[in-house]
This record gives sequence, structure tokens and C-alpha cells, in this order.
Amino acid sequence: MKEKKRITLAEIAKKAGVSKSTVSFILNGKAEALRISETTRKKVLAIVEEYNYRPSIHARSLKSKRSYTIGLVIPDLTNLGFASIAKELEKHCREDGLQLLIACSEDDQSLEKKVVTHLVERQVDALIVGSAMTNDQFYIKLTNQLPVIQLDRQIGNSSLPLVCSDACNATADVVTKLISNTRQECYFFGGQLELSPSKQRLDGYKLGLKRASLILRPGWIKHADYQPQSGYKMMDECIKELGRPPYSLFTASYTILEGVLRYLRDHQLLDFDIRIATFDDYHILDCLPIDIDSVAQDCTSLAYTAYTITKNLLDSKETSQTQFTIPAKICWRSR
Amino acid sequence: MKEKKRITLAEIAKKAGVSKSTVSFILNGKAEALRISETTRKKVLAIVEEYNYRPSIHARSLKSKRSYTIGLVIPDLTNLGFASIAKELEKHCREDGLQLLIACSEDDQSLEKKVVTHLVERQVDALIVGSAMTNDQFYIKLTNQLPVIQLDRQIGNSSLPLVCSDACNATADVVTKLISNTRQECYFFGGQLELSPSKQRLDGYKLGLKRASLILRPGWIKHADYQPQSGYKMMDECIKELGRPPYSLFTASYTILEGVLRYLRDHQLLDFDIRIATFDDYHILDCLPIDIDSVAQDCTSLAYTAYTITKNLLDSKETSQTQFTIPAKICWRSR
DNA sequence: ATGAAAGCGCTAACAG
DNA sequence: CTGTTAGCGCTTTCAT
Repeated sequence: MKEKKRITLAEIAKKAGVSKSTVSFILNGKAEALRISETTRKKVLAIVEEYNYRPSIHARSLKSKRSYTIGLVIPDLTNLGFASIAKELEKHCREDGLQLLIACSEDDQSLEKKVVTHLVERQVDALIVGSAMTNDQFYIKLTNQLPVIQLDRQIGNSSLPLVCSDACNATADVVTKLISNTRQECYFFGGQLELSPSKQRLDGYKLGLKRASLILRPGWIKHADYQPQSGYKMMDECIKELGRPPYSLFTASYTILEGVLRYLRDHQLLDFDIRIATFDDYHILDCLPIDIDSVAQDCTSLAYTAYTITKNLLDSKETSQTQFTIPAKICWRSR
Repeated sequence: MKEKKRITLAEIAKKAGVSKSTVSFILNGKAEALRISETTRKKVLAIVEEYNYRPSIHARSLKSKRSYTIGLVIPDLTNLGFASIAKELEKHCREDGLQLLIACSEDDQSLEKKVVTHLVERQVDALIVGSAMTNDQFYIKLTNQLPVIQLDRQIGNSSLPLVCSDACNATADVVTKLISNTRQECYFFGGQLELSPSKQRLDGYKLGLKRASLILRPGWIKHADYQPQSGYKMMDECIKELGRPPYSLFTASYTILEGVLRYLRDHQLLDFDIRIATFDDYHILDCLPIDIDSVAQDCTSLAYTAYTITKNLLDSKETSQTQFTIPAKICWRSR
């Protein structure tokens, strides 16, 4: 590996017959502010072009105290929603010459602290987090070093900048529809209640019941985590309690739904007349024997909004609003 | 944002009453090589600890010509297989104090070049690519700057280091089983033939036919790309040709399978007695009315192997073998 | 309108 | 065994 040494600013300056600062100014768009002659500018740019010069990001970072990177911490890259968001953010960053650093927390608070610390040591200029924390104190402390933006999940009722979906209303709509089919029973299988999206989905469910004038019965709401196995187990419990599958059911995530479906399949209940709706949309829902309405988050918009806030904060543009709610879409499939 | 200035090497050295180099050596594990006294070492480490000193990665990079980052280029982060690999790689990197930089190419060759160029400008120490190229010339050129490792896809028959699944054998097994159920017909729906995994899957299919002593009929093999719509379309064509769904079918990816399933659903054919097997494993396959055998790549092992090769190349440990084939697993579901 | 020069924080060769 | 010192490539203030 013969390190093909890249050309440096100094060499460009020499070739152009000007000083390093001149080149630097031109490259950083400070040419007119300093009234550098058009001639010099053109000449320098030509040489830069010719030698395909690229400034060293590290030298620049060292000097300017910025790393031109943004950290993204999410629970899990294999979760389609977070992966979509990551992909969008990466694109926006790249288009602006930034680099996105992605790290996963596995929804483990201590691992989350660890990966965040790593990113901070890497001098990320800003941090976007889908946090598993229940307290924003850790992030508040970071706040005097860099902007921290909450994505998809609110930590407690933290006042840090936030972008998340309006899960409540869409969930309520879907649940109301679920009930409207003359079913006087509707279960809810959810994940960890400590996570803000869980609360919202539950609130939406309750609102849906209310709108359908259905009174919540004890036992209808089950909570575990977002693993498929948990969905399986909740279904098992539920059936043990009822002696049959519930007439209708809202699952608070696709993963929980998977567990439920697997249960139904394992027990040959896919034909049973059960109505299901779920949070999260996946293409495969179009292919199932059961028609499942779903709430789809607008990942593109979540990512775009989070990115915009981050940029504004980095440029320390004063933004009055820092908490954003993105409407969720509903994919209707039920008749 | 009052930039809480972090403490520097120089300050640590002063506090410890030693020189910068001493501290640097101690921190870089070169203490014993230089026989630095245990006393000094302890003292320095104590101070480092006390002030929670962290070296500036940028200063270090500037000096040492390494960025302590590895670039990963994949077609799409929302593809579960690639996301799993990315997640594993990120973990390995983090544990070694490296940072993984992830970028998506969207399977677009010119975008791929662009993102690679970005990563190279960021001075990544190595590059792991799931490439959409058909010619390795672009990467060969990079090779004199940094190690390039092919992941999951081989570019042409490039001799660059490579880690990929043994798709052929597992596919053959699954196809043989598919046919064994006394069906004398077996279709294949695949993606872009230019991509090496496509070829392998096709080879596996042919091998499977041969093992089952079934002669390939013209028209059985269809190729488009890996989009669900393509699966839908291929199914449509197929049914138009046959006047009924095929008796058995191998889909070369989960996405193609989705398209097929959607077609079947849209046309109320889910009950038709069709046998399907697919490449890629997803939990949801356990929940479908059709029992679909699937070939599952071992992402953990793919990632681990790729990472190990990369590390060896970075430490320029001579490794004789640079091309690795990871066995794929089969998830049997059919009776 | 342009240049000189002082670092940013670290590594490593060289000198003691 | 430890200290001195010269950069790495860039930004930016201050001169000219």
C-alpha cells in the first residue's frame, strides 16, 4: 500500500504562486468578503481542479473545532423504521458534506451511554438520538458541548428539541375502525411503557375506544416489550383468559404483530374471524390472509425535519419551535 | 453552547510533571517497549483518569495518517440483510475504538462512486463494499491507498478480498426439496443477473433441478430486479403463459417473494396449491398460510469474517486466504 | 488584495 | 528511561 500522498493546500498555493491563506479563503467562499481578485480566484480554482485537491478533513477539524460529523443513536438498525430514517439522514448529510455516524443502543441504557460517549469523543457536531433513557439529565449535560435532538422518542417530558410522529390520532382512527365492525371487544398489546411512543400508542387506543363509545375492560391492555416472543406470549395469555382469540386486537408494533401471527399460525387460528390492526406498516401486510390496517410513520419527513433542526442549531439560527409532530399515515386494508 | 474545552495531552503532561511524549507513549501502550518506569506510568494514568482525558482523534489522525474509521458501502440500509451486517460491523468497530461510516449506493453505480469518493476523502482506513459495479477497476485504483474488501457481492470475478455466502448449495437443496414433492415443474424468479449473488442463486437452482433429474424448460427462468413490483410482474407473466400459477417456484429474494405473494393475494390465489421456496429468511415466513422454505444468510458470520479480514489487512498481517465463503442456513417449513 | 506566521493536539525521531 | 522538538494540513489574525 503505497500511500499515494494527496496534495496539500501548501502545494496548491505554491503552484498558484499565492499564499496558503489566499487559497484557503477562496476555497471557503470568503473570497469576495476579502475582495480577492477574480483573476487569482480563477487561477487557484483551476489548479485545485487540475490536481483534484481535497482539503484534509482532519486538519480542518483540528483547527476549527468542528468535525463535520453528526451522530445518530438508534436502538436498532434492523428495525425498518429506524433504518429508513438512518438512510434518509445519511443522504442529507452527504449532500451537505457532513458524515453521519450511526450507532445502535440495543435499547440498553448503559450501552446507549457508552456509544454516545464514543461519538462525543469523536467530536460529533450534533447528536440525534432515539433514546431508551427515561431521564434526560445525561443529555442535558452534553448540551453545553453540542446540540442534542430527540428523534421518534421523547425522554420523559424533556424539553430538548424533538421530532416524533403523531401516533395518537392515527392509532385512534385505526382502533375506532377496528371496533366499528360491531365488535364490542378490543385488546391492546404493547411494548415497554417507559418509552414515549408506547404511551402515545396506548393513548391513541384509549381515545379510539372512547370515540367508539366502548368502555375499557380490565385485562384488555397487555404490556411487555417489542419482541415477537412477547407478542406470542401475550396472545397465549389472552387466549387462556378468554378461552378463544379476542375479536379484535391492536398491536403496538410490527414485531408484536409477528408474534401474534405466529401464534395464530402455530395454533391453526389464522382462519378464526379475528380483526387486527397494528402500528408500523410493512409491505408484507398486503399479502396476508388477514386484512390488517396499519399506522405508517412518515420516516422521510421525520428524518428531514430532524435534519433541518440540527442544521439550524449548528448554524445557531434561532428557531422558535423545536418540538415537531409529524402526522402518521394510515394504510387501510380492512373492508 | 459554551464549548467545554477538553483537556489536552500537554496539560496532562504538565500536571504529571512529565513530557508530552511520555504521556503519549504510555497511552499508546508503548510504555514497556520504552521501559518507562512503573511509577511514572501509574502517576500519568491516574491523572488521565482524574481529568477524564481523551485524546483528540483529529490531531491523532492528522499526525498518523490514519482516521480510525472504516467505510461500509451497501446498496440499501433498509434491506434487512445489509442492515444486520452493518449493525454487527458497527459493534466490532466500536469495540476496537474504530468508527464505521455507513453509506448507501442505492445499487446505482454512479452514486456508488460518489459515496466511495466521499469516504475516501474522509480518509477511511479501509473500505468494505457490497458493490453494484460490474468491473473492479475503480476499486483496484483505490487499492494503493487503502484495503478494499468485497462483501456479499463479487465484482465480476475480482480477486480483491471477498466474503460472501455459499448461496449455491443451500439454494440447490431447497430447490431439490421443492421438486421432490412430485412436481415436475419449477420456476425461478430472479434479480439483476449482473450481480454475483444472482448468478449463484441461479446456479443453485439449476443444480437443484439436476439433482432432482428435472430438465430445465425454456421459460422457467425469469429475471428482472429485486423490487417487489418485479416479482408481481413476473408472476403475472408466468400465469399468463401457463394459464395457472406454476406448481412450484423459487424466488431469489424476499422482496421478489413479496411481489409474488401480493399477486397471489390480489388474485385470491393464496389457496391454490403452489409450492414456494425463497432466498432470504424473515420471521414473517413463519406466519404465512403457505409454508415457504428459505435460505438464510449468516449475517453475523459474514460481518465477523469481513471485519477480521479488514483488521488483518490494516495491521498488514499477511493472510494467505482472502476469499471466504460462508455457508448459508436453510429454514425448512414445508412438510 | 495578499502574505506571514502562529498555532490546533498529537506522534515519533532524536537527544540526552 | 525521559524530554525536546519538528512537523501533520489547515484556519485566521495581523501585517503589508
